[in-house]
Order: sequence, then structure tokens, then C-alpha cells
Amino acid sequence: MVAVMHSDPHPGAPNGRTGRPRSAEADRAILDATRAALVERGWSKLTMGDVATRAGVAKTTLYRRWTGKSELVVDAVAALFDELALPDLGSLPADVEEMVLRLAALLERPETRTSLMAVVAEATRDEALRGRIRSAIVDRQKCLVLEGRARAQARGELPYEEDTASAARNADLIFDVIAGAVVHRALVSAEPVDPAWARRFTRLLLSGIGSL
Amino acid sequence: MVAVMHSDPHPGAPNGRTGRPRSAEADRAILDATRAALVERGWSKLTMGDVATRAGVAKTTLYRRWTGKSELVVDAVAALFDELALPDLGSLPADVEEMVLRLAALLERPETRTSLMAVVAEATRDEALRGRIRSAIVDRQKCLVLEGRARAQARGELPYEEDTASAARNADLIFDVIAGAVVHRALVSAEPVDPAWARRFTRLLLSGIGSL
Amino acid sequence: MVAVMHSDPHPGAPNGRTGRPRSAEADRAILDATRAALVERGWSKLTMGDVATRAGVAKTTLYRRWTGKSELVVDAVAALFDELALPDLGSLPADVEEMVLRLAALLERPETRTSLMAVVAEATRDEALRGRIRSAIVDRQKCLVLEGRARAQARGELPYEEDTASAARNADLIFDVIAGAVVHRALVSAEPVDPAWARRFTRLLLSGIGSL
Amino acid sequence: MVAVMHSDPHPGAPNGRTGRPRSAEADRAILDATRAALVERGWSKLTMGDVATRAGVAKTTLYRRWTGKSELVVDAVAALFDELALPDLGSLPADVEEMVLRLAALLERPETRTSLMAVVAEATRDEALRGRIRSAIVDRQKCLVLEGRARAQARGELPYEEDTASAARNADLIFDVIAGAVVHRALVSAEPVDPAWARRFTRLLLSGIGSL
DNA sequence: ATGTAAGCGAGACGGTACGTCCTGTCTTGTC
DNA sequence: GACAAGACAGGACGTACCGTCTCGCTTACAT
Repeated sequence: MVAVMHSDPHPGAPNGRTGRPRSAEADRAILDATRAALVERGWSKLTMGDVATRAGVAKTTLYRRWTGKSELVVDAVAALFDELALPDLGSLPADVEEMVLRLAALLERPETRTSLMAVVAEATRDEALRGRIRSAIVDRQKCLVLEGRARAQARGELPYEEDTASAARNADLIFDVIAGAVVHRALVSAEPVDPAWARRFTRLLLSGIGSL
Repeated sequence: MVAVMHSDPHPGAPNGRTGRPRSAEADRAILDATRAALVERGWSKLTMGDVATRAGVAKTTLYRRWTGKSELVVDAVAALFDELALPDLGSLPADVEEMVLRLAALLERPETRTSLMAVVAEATRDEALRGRIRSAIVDRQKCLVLEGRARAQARGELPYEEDTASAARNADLIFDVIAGAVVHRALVSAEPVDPAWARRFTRLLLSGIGSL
Repeated sequence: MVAVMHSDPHPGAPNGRTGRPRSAEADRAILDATRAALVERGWSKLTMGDVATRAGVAKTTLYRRWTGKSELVVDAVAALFDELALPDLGSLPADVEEMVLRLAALLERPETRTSLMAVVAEATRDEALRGRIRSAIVDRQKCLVLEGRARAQARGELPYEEDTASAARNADLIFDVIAGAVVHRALVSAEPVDPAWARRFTRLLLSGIGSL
Repeated sequence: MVAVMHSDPHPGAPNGRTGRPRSAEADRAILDATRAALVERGWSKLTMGDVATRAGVAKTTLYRRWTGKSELVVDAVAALFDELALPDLGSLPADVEEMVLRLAALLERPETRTSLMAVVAEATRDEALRGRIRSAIVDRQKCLVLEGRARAQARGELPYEEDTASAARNADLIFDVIAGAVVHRALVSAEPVDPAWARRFTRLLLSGIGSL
């Protein structure tokens, strides 16, 4: 798996070597508390004060690290996406199906369910947040598509693409189709992403890919 | 087009014939004000008080008709989806492409951009709101898929499906793939849904459909 | 006693006859709560939130009526000064002595002790507050000096003063000497204003007045 | 003049001879910064952090020397009272008048204006602070009264008092009358202590003293 | 000369209160 | 009984200070 480098989780930190250093334990406690609060109360009823209390931390400690609720939640949820790993079941269809199921499982966790759409909504008016989502969540998933394609090509299940610009466009398209369909099914249509649906979706996708 | 019957937009209304009747003009002014506020301030900064002021209406008048911000916004945005009509360009690929572009255009309007994901997020914890979204927005779009398939079958571009259960599942799948991909591209990846993307997506989709 | 007309205790009130009127009961509850909080916690630990809670009122209700802690406390304490009435013991020395003791008793109540100097201190940087203190507290006491002098003149204990400008200056001087000495003894020197002290002070004052 | 011995301004200092000694320059810088902050922002908006910054010192350095804002300000202001010296104009009335004007000038400096009443108010709930004020400010002024009386007696302007207890009570009374009247005129009535007022006050006071 | 103990600037920390904003309800008088 | 106006209780916001606590230096005396 491609090593994901978090260059700096809190780019606003002063980084001068003077003064008392920020508590790493506070960081952890806050993110844990955020996920717990998300599960119990949902995005719209999650408050900074409540997170602080749960984490045993002052509100200022939160605001020193994150500018608001959205940024905090993106980081808290992003950590969950780190667990998404590409399966290796030996064939492309099996891998895609499994990936779809894993993604759906992640989306159906209450932490993610409530908050993912909410931060995306918030991001439509906030460039910085959009960037944060992109680097913390979207790019991470897009990697998986690239990785999966490379593996399928190595296996001979997919042809190598000469034109790199076109290859990139295709990867983006496939990513939006997979992530979009799963997210829409799970969160908008609010119907289960079960193995049967995953199989039918995979069939549609893979024969569609052949035509690109 | 299938006539969509709004049986009763405000089911809580008393409907007794006594007392002063509710002002229809207020309804219109409120929904207009809601959309205007959405454009100017976005979902998260839209407040009931502000909408009331813009509409020249008292807050009580809002709460008499809607139970909260989410419900109000769903109705305000749903009206925009009424304008979505199935194109008839003579061939299935052309129709799908055009439909994708129309949907994208709708999603890129600021009223929709900010609020659609937000109400979906809200709905994950609110059964009643989920129903309202389904009937006001989702079902309306799903109709278009059914309508489009029927027309394509009439033209001989798609085979008739015997098994009605399977046909319904397929329509749902196709709906999630189209709506999901477009929404994801437009709102999550935040990249433009232009004619080139629409063409490539349509090619992928239609050859995928062949395999179902 | 001269009837003191509170023309309008909250000059910031909109006074339009529309909308729900302000609760008179809230006013009373707030001022009572303020005095109670002053007794229990003292000026510097009195918080608006605490007063609101004690009064069973929202913080906004306080801020709708008073701009801050100082204004609120001035009004709460001013009410206590309304009880100060000129004694009538038949002779000027007896009346002055009694007045001194009554003033001291008022200053030694915990509500007044902590807050009077504090609001005076605050007022040194706040013209509006200074005016509020003057009209709510200082002028009320100054009236008593004028009244007392008039009565002593009627009794023949003091001569009538021809020059009204000089008479006004004298009243001001006497007021500052009485109020100043009592306040200083009670709050700065922090020693008791007992009958013996009052008698010695009165003797000093009255023979001093003779020389004016 | 009576030498005033500041036995130890910071009695909490450990005084062990080991370790780095406290910076005397920091002490000076802090007191200067305190007075400057008092002038610019007034008592209630003066903050420990701001004083530290102005003095180019860490907050801990302040807290190592003073337990809080009130103590710090008392010390900062007390230094100003050291400059109050008894005038010697040859006659008691002239000396009293001049003394009154000097005291008023001190009270009208912005450092003193805001803070003196504030610390007195604070002291009503704080025994230790009361002691600090007494020894740093009140006793210093009371000395002047004693000194002035002694000088007047030496000049033959006042009789010697046999009864020492009564003499002490009289000095206290006179002190409260002078300081009280001037403070009240300057800070509560907020009117100028000009030479005319000083003359009339002195006349009242001195003929009153004759009756004791 | 070196060790050791306190002082020091910096700044993060757990708290408390602030004054503002919004929510959803209520109480007026008017239509 | 709907309506405009606006007061109300409640609760979260993000900020400002408080007084304490690490940090990694510096300073000066006692060995």
C-alpha cells in the first residue's frame, strides 16, 4: 500500500521550539471524543463544548488546533478512511465487489453517516475546507482506484493505457462512479449496499469500463 | 410526463373552515426568501429569523407551516427539481447525456449546491425528513429514469424486461449510478460536469447497462 | 420627602406599543437576584449568568434591559438608597447624627459595601455610567442635605442665605464632607461608624458650618 | 519626615541564598507597565497578560511576585503616594489648603482615579488586601495628619492634647474628613477640587476642629 | 570549573465568564 | 384564527483572561 504521509495535521501551529509543546494526548482524546459524540448525537447536535468536555480538555485547546467543527470532524472521520485497504481476492470483479462492500460498511458507521455529507455541504462555501477534505479523504480513496487498476493490469485483466492524460481522466471517472453510486445508495436512497447489489453494480461497472 | 401530485404540502394545517385563512402569498414569499437566503448565506448561515425578515413575515408564520429549517429548505429546493424534465433528442445516448448535463446544472446552482447535501446529512437522523426528501426530490428523479427507459424500449434501444422485480432493481441501480456519479463529481470531487465528461460517463453507463 | 420620579428606568426600550411587552416581573426578579448575588459573592464574583439563573431568566433578558454589570448593579443598589429618609428628631445636631448613622448602616450592608466603590471606580471611565450614578444615587442624597438645611432654617437653627449661588456651593460642600467622611470611615478606613464617632463628627461639622 | 520602612515588598519570596536571584529590573518594569496600562485601559480592562507583555516579562514572573491584579495595582499606586509630602507654607490654613490640592492632584491622575476605588472595593471581601492597602496607602497619609498637627502645635496654632486616646481619635476623625471629602468631591461627585473649594473646605474644617 | 537550584520567556493547559446569536414558544394588539 | 411585532427561556458560539503547568534556556552562588 502507498504510504500516506500526513505532512502536518495542524498547519496553523507556530512550530517555534519555544514554550510548552502541544499535548499529543490531547489530540488523540479530542479525535476520539469527536467520533463518540458523532455516534451519540449526530453532526448537527455535536457541539465543540461537548467534545471538549468528553475529551477532558478546554474549549480553547480545540480552537488552538482546529478552526471549527467542520475541520475537526473531517480529521476525526479521515482517520477512519485510513483503514480502507484494497482487498486482494485474485480477480478484479471480486476485488471491486469487496471494495464496494468495505466502503459501504464504512459509510454505514454512524460516525460517517451523519458527518460526511454535512462536511461536504459545508465545503461548498469554504475553499480551505474543500482542500482539507480532498487531501484527507478524497485523495486517499482515489489512490485505491489507481492501485487497483495497476494490479488488474499486472494480472492482465485490464489493458495498459498509453495516453496518460486519458488514463487519469478515466481513473477520475471510475472513482466518481464507484464512490458516487455507493454513497448515493447508502446515504441518499438510504437502501442497503448488500452483496447482491454490489455484484450487480460491479457487473455494470466492469463491462462499462471495457468500452472506455 | 407523469403528473406528480403534491397531496398536501403542509399536512399539519388544521383545515378547519373557521378563522382567517392562511395567506398563500406568504407561502410564496417565504420559499422565495429561503432560496435567496440560501444563495447569499448558504445552508449553515441561513436562519429562520432572516428568512422571515426577508419574506416580510413573522417567525410564527414560518413555524405554523414548517417544523424547522430542514423541512423548509427541502420544500424550497424541491421546487427547483420540478423543472427537471426528460429531454427528447431522438436517441438514448443523447438523452442521457443531456439529462446528466441538466442535472449537473441544477446541482451547480448555489441554492442546491449548499443545501442538498446538508439536508441529506440532516435526514440520516430524522425519519420524517428522510420521507420528505424521498417524496419531494428522490422519487421525482427516479420517475425520470423509468420514463426514459420506457421511451428507449419503445424506440427499440433497450429490450423489454419480463421480470418486474428485476426491472425495478435495475432502475434503482441505474438511478443510483447516474445521480451518484453526477452528484459526486459536482459536489465531492468539485470538478466540472462538462459535455466531455458527460459523454464518457454515458458511454460507460450504457455499455454497462447492456450486461444487466 | 421629595417624590423622586423615575421618568424611565430603561431608556433604551423601544416603547413601540407593538409586540409582546416586557415582563415587569422579570425586572423585579432580576434586581432581587442581583442584590442576593451581591451579598453572597460580592461585586467581582458576580456574573451576569449567575444573576440570570437566580432570577429564572435568560441572559438575553438582562442584556435587553441593561448594557452591563455596572448599570445593573447601580439600579439594584439605587433602590436601597430610596429608603434613606431624613429623620426629624427636633434639633439639627440630632438629625445630622441620626442621618450619619442611617447612611453608615446602609453602607455596611453587604450589597452596598462591595458594589458602591466598584461602580464609582467603573464610572471614572464611563460617562454614561457616571450620569446614571449621579441621578440614581448622588442626587437623591444631595436632596436630603437641601431638605435638612431648609428644615433647620425654618427652625431658626441656621440663617437664611441670600446669595443663592453661594448657598448651592455650600450645600455641595457639606454634602461632600458628610458623605465623604462616612464613606471613607466605613469603607476605606474600615472602622465602625458608631454613635460616638457620629457625635464627634457632627460637632466638628456643625461648628464648621457656622464659619461659612 | 517619618521614614517609611518597606520591610519586604514581596514577603512570599523564598530568600534562600541559592538559585538565580530575582531581577530587580523586572520589578521596576512591571510596576511601570502597570501604571501605563492603568492610564490607557483603566482598572477593569487591565489584564495580567497585558502588563506582562508591556513589561517584556512572562506572566509567571508576575505571579511569582504578586498573587493577583489587586495586589499588583496597590503596589503600583502606592508608589505614587510616596510623593505626597507635607507642605510648609508657614501657617496651618495654608498648609491644609495646599495639602488638599496635592491630594486632589494625585487623585485626578488617571492611574489613581480608576484604580483606587476599585482596590478599595475589592478589599471589602479580602482581609489580606485590606491590610496591604492600609499599610501601603492609608497609614502613609495618616502620618501626614499627625505630622501636620505636631507642626501646628509647635507653631502654637493648635493646643497640645493631654489625653492621648482622645488625640488619636481626633486624628482619625480629621483624617477621614479630609481624605473623605476630597475623594468624594473628586471621584464621586466628579467635580473639580480647585483652590476656591479647597479654601472653603479648609475654613469649615479648621473652625470645626476648634470645637473638638 | 562545575553543579545545582531558582529565575526566566514562551506558550499550552483546564477553566470560567463573556456578550452575541439563533431556536422555537409565548403574548400582545390588529385584521 | 391568522398575522406582525417582539419579548422570552434556553443553549451554543467563539473569544478573552485567569492562574497553573511544562518546556528549554540563563544566571549566580556553593562547592
